[in-house]
Amino acid sequence: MTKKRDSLPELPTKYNPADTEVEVGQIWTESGIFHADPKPSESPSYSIIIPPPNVTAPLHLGHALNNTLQDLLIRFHRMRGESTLWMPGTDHAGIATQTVVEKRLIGEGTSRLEIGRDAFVEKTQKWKDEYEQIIINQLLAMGASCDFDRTRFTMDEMCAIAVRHAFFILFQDGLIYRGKRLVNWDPVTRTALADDEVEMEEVHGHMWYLKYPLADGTGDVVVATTRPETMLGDTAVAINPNDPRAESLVGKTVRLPIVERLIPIVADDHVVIEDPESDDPKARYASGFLKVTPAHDTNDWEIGLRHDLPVINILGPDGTISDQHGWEDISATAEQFVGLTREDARTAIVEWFEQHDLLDEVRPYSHSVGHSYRSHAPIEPWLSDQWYVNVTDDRLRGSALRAQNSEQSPPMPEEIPVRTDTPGDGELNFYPERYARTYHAWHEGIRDWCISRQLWWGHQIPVWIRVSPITQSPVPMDKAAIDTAIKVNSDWVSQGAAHVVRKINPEEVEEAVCVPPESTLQRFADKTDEESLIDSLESEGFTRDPDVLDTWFSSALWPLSTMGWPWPEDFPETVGLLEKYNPTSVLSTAREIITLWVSRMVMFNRYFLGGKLPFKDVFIHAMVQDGQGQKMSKSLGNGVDPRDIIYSHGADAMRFTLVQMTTDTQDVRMPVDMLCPHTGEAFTPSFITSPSGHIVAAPEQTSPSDASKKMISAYGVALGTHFPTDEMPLARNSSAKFDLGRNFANKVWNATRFALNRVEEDVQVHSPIDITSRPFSDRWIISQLSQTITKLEQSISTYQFNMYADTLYDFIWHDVCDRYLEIVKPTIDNDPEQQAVLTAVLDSVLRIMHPVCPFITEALWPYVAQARCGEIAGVQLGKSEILAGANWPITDLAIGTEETLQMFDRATSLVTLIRSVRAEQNVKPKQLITLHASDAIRYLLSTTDGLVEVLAGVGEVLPLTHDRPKIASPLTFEGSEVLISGLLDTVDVEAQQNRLTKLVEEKTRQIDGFENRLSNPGYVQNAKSELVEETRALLGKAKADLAAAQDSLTKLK
RNA sequence: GGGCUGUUAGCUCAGUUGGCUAGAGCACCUCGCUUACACCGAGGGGGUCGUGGGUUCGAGUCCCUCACAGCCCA
Repeated sequence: MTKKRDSLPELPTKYNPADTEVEVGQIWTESGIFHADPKPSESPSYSIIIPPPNVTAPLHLGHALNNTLQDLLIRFHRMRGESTLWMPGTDHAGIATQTVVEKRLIGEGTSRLEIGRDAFVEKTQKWKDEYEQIIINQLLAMGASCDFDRTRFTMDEMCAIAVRHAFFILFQDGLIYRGKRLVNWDPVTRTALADDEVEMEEVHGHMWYLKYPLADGTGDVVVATTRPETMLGDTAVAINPNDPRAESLVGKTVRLPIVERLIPIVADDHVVIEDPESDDPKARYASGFLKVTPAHDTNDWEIGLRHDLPVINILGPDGTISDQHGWEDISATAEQFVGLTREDARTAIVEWFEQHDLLDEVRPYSHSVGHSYRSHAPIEPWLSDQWYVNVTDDRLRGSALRAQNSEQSPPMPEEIPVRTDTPGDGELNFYPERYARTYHAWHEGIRDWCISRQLWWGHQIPVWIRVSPITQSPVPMDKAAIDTAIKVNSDWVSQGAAHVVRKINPEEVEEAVCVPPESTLQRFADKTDEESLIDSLESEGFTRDPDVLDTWFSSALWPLSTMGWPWPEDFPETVGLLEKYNPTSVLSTAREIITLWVSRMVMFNRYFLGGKLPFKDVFIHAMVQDGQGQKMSKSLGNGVDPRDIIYSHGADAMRFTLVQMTTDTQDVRMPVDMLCPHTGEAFTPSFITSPSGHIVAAPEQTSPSDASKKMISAYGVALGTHFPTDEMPLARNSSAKFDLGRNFANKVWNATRFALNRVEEDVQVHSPIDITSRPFSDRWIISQLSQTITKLEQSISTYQFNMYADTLYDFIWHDVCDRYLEIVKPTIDNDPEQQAVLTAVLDSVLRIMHPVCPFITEALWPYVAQARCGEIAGVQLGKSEILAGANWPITDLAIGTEETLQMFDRATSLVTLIRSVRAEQNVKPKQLITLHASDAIRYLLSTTDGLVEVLAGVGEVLPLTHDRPKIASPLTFEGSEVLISGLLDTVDVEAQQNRLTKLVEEKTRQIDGFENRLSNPGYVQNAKSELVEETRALLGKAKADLAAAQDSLTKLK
């Protein structure tokens, strides 16, 4: 068969990623090779669900890292012949997306409230469409081999049905309830937040000491507070029962200033006793008296429950002082504060106390204050009705804890039932292992999960509510305690809904009816359609809860919802996915996600699928920091868009470098450069310190070579103060770190070019080559390949990604290019079998490199496939049109012999010695030299088939005789002298002496070390015998080397 | 406040049951445009492994102290 080499264009001398990436991407898309086939088959399955990125913004380098690792795993397993699914998609990110869209609206001169809910949702939908497309395009540009036909969005129909169904089941099973509690309230976005959406920040504030007069006029008590404005809602003053003053004061009444409310002094253990000497700052700053504001502090809420105190809410949802949300005893004096913001009220109230001589003291005080992770506004504990998932129930929390592999996790809390044979118990593993403890600790302290959000963007809660007088309660509730909820068996239930009644105050009950999705209703015995059910509910006075669900509620269902749960038959393309791909193989994600997402997916997947885990392994990847060691973030503008790196270095270079950086140690610094849009140069930007104390790129930057030309930085854009223009464009980012990957890609490109030039077009070796019959270099490279493949497989199975990259780099650059290609140069032109070996090696190189660098390898694939001219027995390299669908190379283990590899090491160390003498004396590369060596060394030279001669430029090898050549350089190898002649006309004797003297010193030092060790009886007795033997051998070798070097030195004189 | 991680060459990082002379890439120095590659090749210099202690025949590796940096959770 003749080859059609000329049908492919000639390869340029440099690899230019932009020339090939788009085309290669199209080849993959057209091939449909990434589409998962859930049909039952013999091949094992391997699946990953992508952690769905937020649609708020384009992906950054952290996503690029995570997605590269997932793609590496998926491509590797696909090549191994496994049935793979990589499920892509995006997350609606309720509060985050709502925030960015609201910002945009404000910029347009309008607002969410002005345009209304429907128009707002429509606007947000448009935003989502825009960013979803950007994100998918970024994934494509990175080479992610996702099953894009199955791309999901957490709010699309399939996911929405899953959310509705899950909510319904949990509601029905009593795992979702509504309650009036203190929530973390964000007054800026005006919504409740879950505990883990609150970030603690150190705030430098004050401790104010306020005097509260006793009602009987016998004096006053001084309360210490960091939030004086909340005093309007005080309903008690508490003192520790062990405080000596307690006895005389407890039971007395205080007249609350401004409000004139009479409030009791109560005894409570929670109060910290003042102690100016204490190590605890709380005790140092305490006055011994605590103002109790149950409506505005979680600890006070608990104290209020213990002492049955009234709860008086003095704030509105926007965080201003309000008498409209439960504050009824407002006094004339207090009215002046109504309508003030929290901050203004604080100033005004402190002023009032000062004017009335009731401000005892003010001291500076630092403490932690919760802030919204989205708006960054201080969180207000606020009393409101919210929905909760009862995650502390054993069916959820217990199940999440039992999922852990017992070898990784600490002992479970006593109240948790032990692991059983239930599917999923004990099967969850973390990599690196230490994160198993993070996961465990989170579940130990977990509290019920607040899932309602007062937002417009998200899954609206599928519950219809009606408040009725207690006399009309469907079940008698008059004797029940407040907040008691009871399941009701009503008409609604017989139609397929779930119905709960809750006592909300002594006079009223609240009925809640949860309506499942239409597809669930249709499977109910007494079919009703959703629309008529809702119509009849609404005609009976029920209204739908306007709130939406926490985004993480839908994310928690991701492994289920994307695979068609609960009714895959309604979406034919999803039939079989759950059975085949859930549990998925691994979840790759970031540290903070362990609490937000991993835990919840485990709980839900197990609850809804009979204990099955959503994934068996959790891999926690590194965090990418900037050059200053700061986390990359959008607000600092120090995040890098992967498209910038693809532009400057190419997708493969980016991927390779990211993989190479992914070590167990986690955090990686990435010094970021800028690319001047005027000249294309990379430069280090000038930095400033931001108001938050971070070191960031100055908003305005100057071109490095032309001071008249300016540009703006991503930080400038993030600030909102700078906008790109033609004169001052936005500078792209880059980083010299990616040079590593770019150079590597170019190396492979050129190695392939070399081979294509040296392999003849019409050559074909017909029968498989017996590698043992081939010259040493061919045997060696195949041995080395075989060993490399094993190492790569090991690194994948233990998630040691940097080891994969380093192993590849070492093999391809050093073994294939520096050694093998150099060795074969003199022989390959006339040796068809060697041409076949070389092309087989290159073919394998493309295969093992493909999972990390898919573009360049796929681009080179047709060239190498065409150049192949023979098979090697024991090396399986199946034919494939597309590399992405080719098999992972399999080599017969017998091929890689340890002896071959050792012999190679010996030969190349001799090469290095000779080269170093050549370099020392500036011998021209083309000049061949003569080697005078012992029989043993000449034997090594002959059994390695001329390898040393080629690599070291040796023309002739002679035995060592008594007649030393007059002009010769001695070197020491394996305990004997080797002479090199024919270097130059004269030899720099001094240089020789220096080198040998250095060697003598080094060997003497080594010998001292070995002898010390061996003369230590403890070592000889305790160390493993083979280790002691090895040391003796090393000592012997070092002594022989020393003697040889000394001998050479003497003869040189 | 609790937990975790890091501190190894000028820089960015490897070094997985304690054991050969502590490695890589970049940067640096010398030489070389040798028809695959200057995004290259050959050679070279550079580290008392953060501090102080301990365990051990032996510690970059295990234990404790401290310092600094960072992350997660309250």
